[in-house]
Amino acid sequence: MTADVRHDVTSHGSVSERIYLGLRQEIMHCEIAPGATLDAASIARRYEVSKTPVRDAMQKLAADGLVTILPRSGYRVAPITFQAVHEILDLRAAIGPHAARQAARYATPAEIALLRQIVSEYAAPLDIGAMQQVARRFHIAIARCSRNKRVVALSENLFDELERLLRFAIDFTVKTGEHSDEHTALVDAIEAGDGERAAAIEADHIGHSREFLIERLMTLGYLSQSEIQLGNAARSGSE
Amino acid sequence: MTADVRHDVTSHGSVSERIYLGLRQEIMHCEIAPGATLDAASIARRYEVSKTPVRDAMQKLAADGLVTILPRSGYRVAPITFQAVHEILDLRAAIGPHAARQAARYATPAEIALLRQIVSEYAAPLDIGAMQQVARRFHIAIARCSRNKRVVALSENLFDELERLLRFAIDFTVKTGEHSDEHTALVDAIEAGDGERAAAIEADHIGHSREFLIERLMTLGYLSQSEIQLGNAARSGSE
DNA sequence: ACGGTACATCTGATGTATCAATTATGCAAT
DNA sequence: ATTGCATAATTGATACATCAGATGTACCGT
Repeated sequence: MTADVRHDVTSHGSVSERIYLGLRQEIMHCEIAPGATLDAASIARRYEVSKTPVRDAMQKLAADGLVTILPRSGYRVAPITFQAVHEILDLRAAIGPHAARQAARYATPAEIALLRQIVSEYAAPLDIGAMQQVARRFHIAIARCSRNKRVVALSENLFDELERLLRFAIDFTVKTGEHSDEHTALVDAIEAGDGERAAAIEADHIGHSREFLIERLMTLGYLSQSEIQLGNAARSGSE
Repeated sequence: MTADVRHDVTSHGSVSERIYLGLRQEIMHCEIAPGATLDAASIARRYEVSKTPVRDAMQKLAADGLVTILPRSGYRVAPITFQAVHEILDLRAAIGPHAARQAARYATPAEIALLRQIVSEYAAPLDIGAMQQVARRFHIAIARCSRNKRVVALSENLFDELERLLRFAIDFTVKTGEHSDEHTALVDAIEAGDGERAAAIEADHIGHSREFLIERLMTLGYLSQSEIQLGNAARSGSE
């Protein structure tokens, strides 16, 4: 799910929290169109609250990179661009291997057992959404092994954003199973304490999925060269 | 300086912006003690504004990782812990080499000229603070060459945070000059388009400064094992 | 008559003042 | 000394006011 508790600090039952999670959900599921421009008043009406918690929520969403704040003008949900997909995949390519390397240093037997348990879930037949969730949990679990909370938070953020960005691109995209081997090899390397091998496997893995996704986006016509905006619908958040 | 325009969106002359920059400055310079707990009302009085823009500023500071929000209780400026230093250096170790690698792919002659120009500034005699600023500009310039805005923003953030965290640890710490060679070699590798060499040099470089800083922190007694809090003074932000 | 500029209007973000809800604190009683 | 309650202090939310920016209109120049 989108909102598995999220952030450390942000989980008290306040109004602004509710707005934040609600908007986040809508934006992530593209129920609010990418590139759409929002206004605080209509959202406040829609959620039956005042504008302040909406502003709070917008600040948090802006921190997550899901909306940009146009000063004195309005809020705009982040459009879907090839550039954004590229940047996120690029960052994952930087962080993933590093996390794997560190995981090889720090992972405890219990954590490795958890990793194996997650990998085993690939055995079951999965639809594309469920598989993404498993992959997400797997990589986040590795990030956790790196003993670096910032890496964990950053990874979660990247996964979330990527999920939204690819919402239009991944409809079927089955390609199950074959990851399972890579993942098993990765856990093996981590368990063996071989950081370089772990990093290499993860780098390969990310490289593969990067190529796959970009090719997929191209065949779907979402990008001929680069810098193509996907969503521009102007549904201003009324109902 | 701390506030070289900063962020993209955040540079209109609003009140909340003023508060944000002001508090940011104070926190970065440790004029507000790490670990101190703030209250919105006194800050609002101090800046002669109402509480709402203060809240806004706090949200942004929280997004920057400089303060944590204790729900219904208050705001706390991030304490200085060895863990934080470790995590930031670790993240830099992941991102720096990657940025260097990508810079080798994308850097234009103009950008390379800029890099050389920055390196040349090391020739002049510098105090420790000025040298840090030069180093910062150098690494940010490389990040820019990676064509990844997120990498740039993240790098800026890490440098800012690290600067604050090390404020107590770096008083004299001259060690000028010798970096210059490493940096020249790095630019050479980038210009030659040799991404792997560039990444390796940057990795080494970060590794060195990491060892240096950690050793320094230990000799200064700031960490015997780990998880040592530096600042705990309870100066609640009165005037 | 058409295009452009200046002005007025209008929308919506930003800021202030007040209120409510919640948490922290201190005192007392066991 | 510890637990419980009552009080005080502070965040979080609401309603209202203000101000800046965008849009539309009218007027002027060509």
